[in-house]
Amino acid sequence: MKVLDQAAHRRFKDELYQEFARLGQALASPRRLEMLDLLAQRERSVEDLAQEMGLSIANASQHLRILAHARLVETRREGTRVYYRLAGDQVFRLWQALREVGEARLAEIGAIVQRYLGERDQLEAIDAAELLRRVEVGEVVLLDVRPFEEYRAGHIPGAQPVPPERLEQILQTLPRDREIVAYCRGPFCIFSDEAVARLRQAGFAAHRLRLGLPDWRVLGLPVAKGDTDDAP
Amino acid sequence: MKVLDQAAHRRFKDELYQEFARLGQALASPRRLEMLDLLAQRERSVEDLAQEMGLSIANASQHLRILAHARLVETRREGTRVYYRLAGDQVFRLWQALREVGEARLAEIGAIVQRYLGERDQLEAIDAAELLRRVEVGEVVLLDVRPFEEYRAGHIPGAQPVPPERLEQILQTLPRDREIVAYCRGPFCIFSDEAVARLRQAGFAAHRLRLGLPDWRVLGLPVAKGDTDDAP
DNA sequence: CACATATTCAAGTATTCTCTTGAACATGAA
DNA sequence: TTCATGTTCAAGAGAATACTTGAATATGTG
Repeated sequence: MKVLDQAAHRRFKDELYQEFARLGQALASPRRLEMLDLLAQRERSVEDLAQEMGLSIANASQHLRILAHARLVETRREGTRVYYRLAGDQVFRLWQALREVGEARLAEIGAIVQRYLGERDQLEAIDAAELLRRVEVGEVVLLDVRPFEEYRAGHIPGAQPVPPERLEQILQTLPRDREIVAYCRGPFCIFSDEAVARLRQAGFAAHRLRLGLPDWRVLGLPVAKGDTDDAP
Repeated sequence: MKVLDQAAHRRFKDELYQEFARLGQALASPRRLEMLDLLAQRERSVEDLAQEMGLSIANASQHLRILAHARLVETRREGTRVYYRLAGDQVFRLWQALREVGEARLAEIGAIVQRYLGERDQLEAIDAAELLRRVEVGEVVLLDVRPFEEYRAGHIPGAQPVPPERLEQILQTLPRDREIVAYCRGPFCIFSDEAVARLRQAGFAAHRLRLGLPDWRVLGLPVAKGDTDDAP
């Protein structure tokens, strides 16, 4: 341990906070936050992400390079494609912390949700272990209403994959005497809102789980992978 | 719950992520992160902060206004002074999450610490409840080596206030047969490093508690307030 | 090898951010 | 009221950022 004079102490702090600020800078763009939110669901290639977000390839690549320099994402090359993924659960927790502060403190966020979505169903109170038990004994039908690729990359055990475009088809196959719970990417993802709205219209007792799959994962709850849960 | 067409869904996401990015932008400046770190210790006036950080008043005020617009800090007026404080523990947790990602993922941060400080003593493993018990029974002497005002605003119960400039004076009063533990603002604060270095040089068995007072607080551990612990 | 595809890099422009300076505003004291 | 103090606001210079376009690079295929 060296003892620092005042000037050195100032330089130390300047350099240190400068590094932390690199992370803040990476979080300072709406595009990059959306990328983090999408990458929390599953890894994706540059083109794939650009397409989903409506960005030019070069622009998407640029944003991803910035996230990579801040070490918030990592890459993997497969042939000619480069797949980006979150650099660990800690990064998701950072995005989660940001999301929670925003939700709790920025009235503007509540206002936007209200303006676009009106009142939303929220299944806040339910205990995760209790939900799992009910799914297991068949009291509750759990639907994963994200795009199928995201289901495949990880889902709540016992959940049934129901990508938005397939909801209509499976309406007939759902039991009318059981509670239906739908979840998707996270608190601000609307797939589950829309699924619940449609299900209720069709006469089902449907609710929305507020948590997304990544939130579920970082709670330490079990996550299943693969195409189907038939062979766990 | 309204159903959104694709364009409305895009607008919804754009507006939403834009708001979250305001928080990221507030975290994107090294100065503002340093401010959050200082405000996590105690509320401070603009001039006071500007002085400690070596900024012009106008510049400090400007940064603080940005933090306030992002609702990360709140203000209180007292006479002609305006005191800024963190807008709740959640905000500290956000800064903590950023700090942890940086610490874990940015090699540059480890390099800076290494370059300025060399190897640091770290009392990681100790259990907080165990520490409190030992302090209570007198096995451990706990020193709060932050500036006195920060001690007064909140400290670990049983800790003795030892602002850096007073360390020399109290050296004689410390028992030589007990372990001494010093803590300060947080993992990157060097007050405790310097205190420990001096104490060891003087022959004491001294260690550094990695946690700062705000970290301690958000763990839900007890925090004492006021000038002294004599009348708890 | 030439060719196609996915990604990255480089340069340019418009915008935004930081810090400075000096003026304006708010509060309390004389 | 006038004055002093602490804070905020407004304008401007210089640096950094976001997005576009087009070229360069890397990998796999015929």
